Amino acid sequence: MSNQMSVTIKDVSKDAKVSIKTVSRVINNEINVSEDTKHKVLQSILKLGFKPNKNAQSLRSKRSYMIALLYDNPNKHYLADIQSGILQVCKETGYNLVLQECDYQNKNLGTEIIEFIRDFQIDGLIVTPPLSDMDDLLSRLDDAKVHYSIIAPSDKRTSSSYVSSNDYDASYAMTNEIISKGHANIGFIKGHHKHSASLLRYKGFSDALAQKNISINSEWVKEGDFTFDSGFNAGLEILDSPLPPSVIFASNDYMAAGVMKAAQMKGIKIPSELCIIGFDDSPIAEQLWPSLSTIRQPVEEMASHAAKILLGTVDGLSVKTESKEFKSELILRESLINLSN
Amino acid sequence: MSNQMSVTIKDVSKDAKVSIKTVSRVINNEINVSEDTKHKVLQSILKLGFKPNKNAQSLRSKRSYMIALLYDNPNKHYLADIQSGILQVCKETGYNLVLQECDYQNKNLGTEIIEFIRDFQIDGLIVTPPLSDMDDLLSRLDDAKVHYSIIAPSDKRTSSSYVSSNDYDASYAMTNEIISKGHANIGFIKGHHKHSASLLRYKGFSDALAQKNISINSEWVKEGDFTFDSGFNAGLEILDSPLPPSVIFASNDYMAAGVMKAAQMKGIKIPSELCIIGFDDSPIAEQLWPSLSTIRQPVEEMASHAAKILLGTVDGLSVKTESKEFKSELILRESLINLSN
DNA sequence: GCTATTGCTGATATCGTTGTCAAAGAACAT
DNA sequence: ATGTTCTTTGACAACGATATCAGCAATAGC
Repeated sequence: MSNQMSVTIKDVSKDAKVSIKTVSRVINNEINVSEDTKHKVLQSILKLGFKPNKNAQSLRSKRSYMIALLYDNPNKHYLADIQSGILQVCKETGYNLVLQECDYQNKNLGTEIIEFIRDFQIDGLIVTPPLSDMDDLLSRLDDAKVHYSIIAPSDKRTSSSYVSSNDYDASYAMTNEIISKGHANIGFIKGHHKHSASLLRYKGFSDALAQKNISINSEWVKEGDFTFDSGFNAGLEILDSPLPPSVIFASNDYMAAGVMKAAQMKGIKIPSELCIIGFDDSPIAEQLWPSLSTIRQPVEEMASHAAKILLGTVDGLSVKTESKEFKSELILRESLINLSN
Repeated sequence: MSNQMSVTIKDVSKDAKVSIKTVSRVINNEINVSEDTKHKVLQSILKLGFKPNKNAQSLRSKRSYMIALLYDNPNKHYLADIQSGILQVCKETGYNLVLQECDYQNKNLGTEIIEFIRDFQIDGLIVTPPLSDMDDLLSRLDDAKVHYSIIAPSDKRTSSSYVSSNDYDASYAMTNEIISKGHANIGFIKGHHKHSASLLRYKGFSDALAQKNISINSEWVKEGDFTFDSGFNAGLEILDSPLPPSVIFASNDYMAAGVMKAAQMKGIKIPSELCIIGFDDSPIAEQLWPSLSTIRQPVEEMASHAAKILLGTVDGLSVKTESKEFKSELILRESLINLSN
């Protein structure tokens, strides 16, 4: 049982009648310790309730047992899911997560992050969109030999590990679903062009239309920035066009919610007069009425996986986890129905 | 300009031709350093780009320059606001924030948290609801002499510092606002009984009614747990009662959103047939149609303040920040109108 | 004038680990 | 028997900061 004063490796070594170095060996699972002494030491550790002092370990070994999450994303649910995915892995492995909010427009970002890492000896980074698309930042990190893993990068670079989702395929599939319900007049709200996902989602949409020889009306295509307000404004514009579409497909659920509000304010009935599609399956998708058809990505799992990749490379020992693409799932709810007329 | 290898206090002492202790004195702003040497040392620090190694500092001084956020709250927006409020202060003061997700039902919580603090030498905690209402946990922390500051505690304990909001007053004021619009049949959805805010919000409501001699119909009062679903279910039940109220006041916006969906599914028109009131001014309040009347709390500021309080007690030197109650603000939007009939 | 106090400074121990290196003994090859 | 290698172990330095304590001037007090 642990006492008030903390137990050190020295106490353990005394108790087990071995040198402190041997205790250290046992703690770090080094080879070349006989089963016998290992057992003795483990007994003493248990008996005394010894826990290695992280700061001393960090100081000597230049490792902090902390990883940082880099983000600059207005979508708080997304961020929360990312966080809890990472935290699960952290809990298992004894690492800790430090938050680092960034401004992707900050010209000094690379320098600041590298300084932050050096300052706190952060062992690795998890980089989320849109930072994951900033190639200059990533190459700065490479130069500084910083370990990191990327969530949803633009190009699936082989240099570093990443997790990604099949945005293109999902968007393509959803568009086909819309077409199969008889719709041909389809609007689209793109996301912020700084996010690589924006392009992929739009490309999936436009390719699906092209493949069915349905032309795109450019009046029905707007660019938002993934916020509710941008969706609302884009929705108003599209719905003000002389011949509005029967479906609007937004690149995320918040923008879709904005479209829904815009339509409702104009007295347009959903889904009979206008169908709305979102992306991400945020909680709001189910909370709206009518509920949003959307695309679910396993964000939390992706984040867990990213953390596993990172810790795999940081902890030289443990099993290396590979980069992986996660599959999305179409969620069909009330906001999409067959074309009525 | 800093080099590849990191600069230590030793390098500075050599460059400034003083002892390492003197450099340490300058870094820590200790008294009894002559202006002259102080200047010399600061010059060298600047010239060499010296930054103290946090781990070495932590090891020696038993401080980690990290604080942790304790939470167990399903409301991700709330959490995100709390986080960014704290992070602002952290950024200014050079501290870092570590996340610690808790399970308030975990019987071992106190022990685990104290171990975590000892392990990482965490300098202090910020405790959020509903953990801030667990007196046994807080007294465990007191016993272990852990620094912490509390957000929205149940009773305004004098023992430790806290920030709070005037939930009672806000709820009272909103109820009066409702009454002034001619309503007398008012339903209420309470929050989770583990949160002290739940009681305060309900009490503000019931006191306001009592003061105007309006009786409460117990069929119109339900308990939720601050989630959308619980609000949805409570809404269905209340609206199923033989004579439903003309207003439903929910203890947060998510439950209010649940009520709204329940009403819309039943074909009840909002606000003409049913007014809905929320609490918190979450983003969803404005995103719904009609938009929710609600109560805004300065959550981010409260969190900043809590961080300042904490760091004030941790850093013995800096100015002590006092406990404070923050004022809420009524936000009147489309979902509340004068009683029509 | 002589001691007491105060202000400033530095040598060295220290925090609790891991890293280096050498030594002792066992195992193996010649 | 002897040399070579491998396994296991420990003494001690090192990481980069802060803490202790002592020393030396300079000033104050009598």
